[in-house]
Amino acid sequence: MLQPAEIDTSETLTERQQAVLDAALRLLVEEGDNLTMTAVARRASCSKETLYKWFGDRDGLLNATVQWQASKVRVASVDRERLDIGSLTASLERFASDWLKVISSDTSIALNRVAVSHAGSGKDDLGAIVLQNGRFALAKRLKPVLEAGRQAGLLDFEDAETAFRTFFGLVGRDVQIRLLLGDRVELTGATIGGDAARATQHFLALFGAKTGS
Amino acid sequence: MLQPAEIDTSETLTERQQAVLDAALRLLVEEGDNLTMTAVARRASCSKETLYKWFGDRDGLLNATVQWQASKVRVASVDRERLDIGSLTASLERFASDWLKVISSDTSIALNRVAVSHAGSGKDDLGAIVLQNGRFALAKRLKPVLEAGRQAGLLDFEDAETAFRTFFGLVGRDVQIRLLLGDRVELTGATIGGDAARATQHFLALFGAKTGS
DNA sequence: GCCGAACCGTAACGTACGGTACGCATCTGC
DNA sequence: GCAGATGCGTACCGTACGTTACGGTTCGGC
Repeated sequence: MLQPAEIDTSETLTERQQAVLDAALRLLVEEGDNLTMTAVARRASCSKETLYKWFGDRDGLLNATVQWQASKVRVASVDRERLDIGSLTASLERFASDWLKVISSDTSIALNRVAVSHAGSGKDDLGAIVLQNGRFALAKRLKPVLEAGRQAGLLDFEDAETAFRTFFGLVGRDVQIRLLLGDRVELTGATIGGDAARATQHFLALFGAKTGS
Repeated sequence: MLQPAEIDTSETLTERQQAVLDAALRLLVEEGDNLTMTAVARRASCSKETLYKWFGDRDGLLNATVQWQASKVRVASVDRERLDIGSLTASLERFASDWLKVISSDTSIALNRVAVSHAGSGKDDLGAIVLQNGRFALAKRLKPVLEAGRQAGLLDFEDAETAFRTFFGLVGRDVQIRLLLGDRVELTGATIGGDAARATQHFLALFGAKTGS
């Protein structure tokens, strides 16, 4: 397991700096990892010198960009609600659907691509950051729901981690790797909804408490 | 979906050329995408001129390397056997275990990394090749088994593709993306066996024919 | 033994790009 | 208004690396 790679959201970024990072992010989505400092500078209408003063070097810029995007994705957790089978199902479907939307988004694909590339030659911990704000953040938000489901007698599992990973697999299946490898997977809103429902049903079939009288 | 990206295994590669590609592959595993032509030449004890004569340019070399590895992975299909629930379970577990071993291998990780990187800026179709010899090859080999299972009344599903993708998700879960992103996932032989068994059980729970009398 | 082809080792070339330096405009506090 | 700071635009430097060129060596055919 990688180290936590704590993200300090309030890294005291000025408005201008955020704008620059947004530009870098957009460029990253368009160009992939082969964006140049000059291109970023031009796109952000700033000088390269400023880039270097603010972010140190190229890797620093990439890091800041990824963290910046990560800090934006911070979503609110599902609030504790009256838990019955209906609301649990709805919650799970929502998680599944949200996750599918995320991993199929252009920016997620781009970010994961550069993180995967950089994970090869361990210059920085982009992989850790992406993982932390993707797969691990999802786990952290979903596990309480699973635990609550177990508490309420709706779910039955030994280990929340294992249950989560199974849910993760049922939802994602081959989608992420295919997208990362450039396959054009058809993922309209409708199919996402259907897939989320199917994954949830499967998950409940596997981990739903046996209500056998 | 990407085009088939047919692999012509017998691309008339001489012994020497294969040796060169093996060297390139080893280097790719060690160094990732940032291998240099000089490094390959040195490792393979050949001249750069030869490299260029044989493979055109850097991308050509990478392509040839990936295809070369792909051609080696061509595994025999499970032969038609007497199908009962026991042998079906064994087959599925074997597929799962093989697949986990593949995606956690150094060369698979390295190859997927470069393919993902290149998929960003569509210079070549490395992504298609890897996909074709990974996920799609697996489907092609597994689907007949699933169909046979249905024929034998052991499995119950509408669409073989959907069933396969669910199996794929149950087996792979978060393993591949975590490995690609540099997370050190613990995958000893024992855990692989356990995971394969668990995935198979889950799959059978979802798609096993209801033997309700 | 001789010729050409294939190939090795290495030197050389061109370029793209990361990183730095400098001139000028704009803004802020006084 | 003015001094200093901040930042834009751009020219510049150094280097890494893809690509090419070339001399020397081995080898098969005659």
